[in-house]
Amino acid sequence: MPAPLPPLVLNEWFRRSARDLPWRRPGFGAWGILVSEFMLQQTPVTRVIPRLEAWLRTWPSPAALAAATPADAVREWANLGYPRRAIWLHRAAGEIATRHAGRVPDDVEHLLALTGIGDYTARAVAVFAYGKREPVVDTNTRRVIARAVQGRSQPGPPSRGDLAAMAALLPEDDRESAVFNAAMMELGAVICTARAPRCGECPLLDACAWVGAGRPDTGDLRRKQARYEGSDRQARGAVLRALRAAPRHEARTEHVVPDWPDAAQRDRAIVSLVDDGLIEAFDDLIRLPGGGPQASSSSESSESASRAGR
DNA sequence: AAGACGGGGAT
DNA sequence: ATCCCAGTCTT
Repeated sequence: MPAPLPPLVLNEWFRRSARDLPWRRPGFGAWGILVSEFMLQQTPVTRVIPRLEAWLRTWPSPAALAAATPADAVREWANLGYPRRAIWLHRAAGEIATRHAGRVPDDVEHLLALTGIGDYTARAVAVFAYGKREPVVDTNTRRVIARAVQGRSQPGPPSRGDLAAMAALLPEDDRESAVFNAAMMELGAVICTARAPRCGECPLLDACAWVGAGRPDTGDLRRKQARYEGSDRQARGAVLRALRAAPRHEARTEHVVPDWPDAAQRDRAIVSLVDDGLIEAFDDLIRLPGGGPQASSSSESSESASRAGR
């Protein structure tokens, strides 16, 4: 029976040793934080920082991004991965401009209603940009709770219960609860890491249920990621990479990644990219969306038929 | 509840 | 070769 988790000990550690990250600078702003959270969805911090700073120089406000074309957004997204996020962020900027007068909303409900924003990002913005008292749960938080509280070596698959588990740990004070959210993520990122946790440097060592139990291997219930090599995802990535590099960001369909080993797979990738709004196609030409004259002819195939709020 | 969806760095 | 990364959306 371990001691209960001491949030203020963790907060003290965070205030002493947190990394200096751009979105933690005072006055970074809700828009900068929102953009950073989009980019940080499944992309490591070190890869995000340079792209974030370039993005915010180009589009310092939601209205600025909303006025750009989707092609501009996809191009600036560069190689961050999951490029649908660039389209979603562009859409969210338009929604903020029209529905919220250009101000990033400060409550979870309105944030959740924006395209591309889920449980994590909505609460991260509410907490880190506006100081709300809400549980923020990401992969780091889930791992720290699994170990320090539940005594497991790895977290189970994500579930709604994660939110309640984090809510139960939050300090009452708004300010401390916001710091605690950031501190749990920081601890998971730099000390309580997935592969080789540095328990010797952990401020929660004395309270950790997993350490108290002798660091047992409790198994890994998470689902395994599909193979990337040879996948449709790789084909999509190759097509998009080629278009980002092409003159006027367009190309003849049969000349895009001409050496791709599976032509049918490449064509499938093109169809799905059109469906996602990441490219547009007419005749035998494909290009980044909204990047030139006479936009769209067959772009809206099966999308928008099923997209509703939760 | 399970799959799709990038791409690069670490082990 | 596999794992991991401040997730979200669709079925």
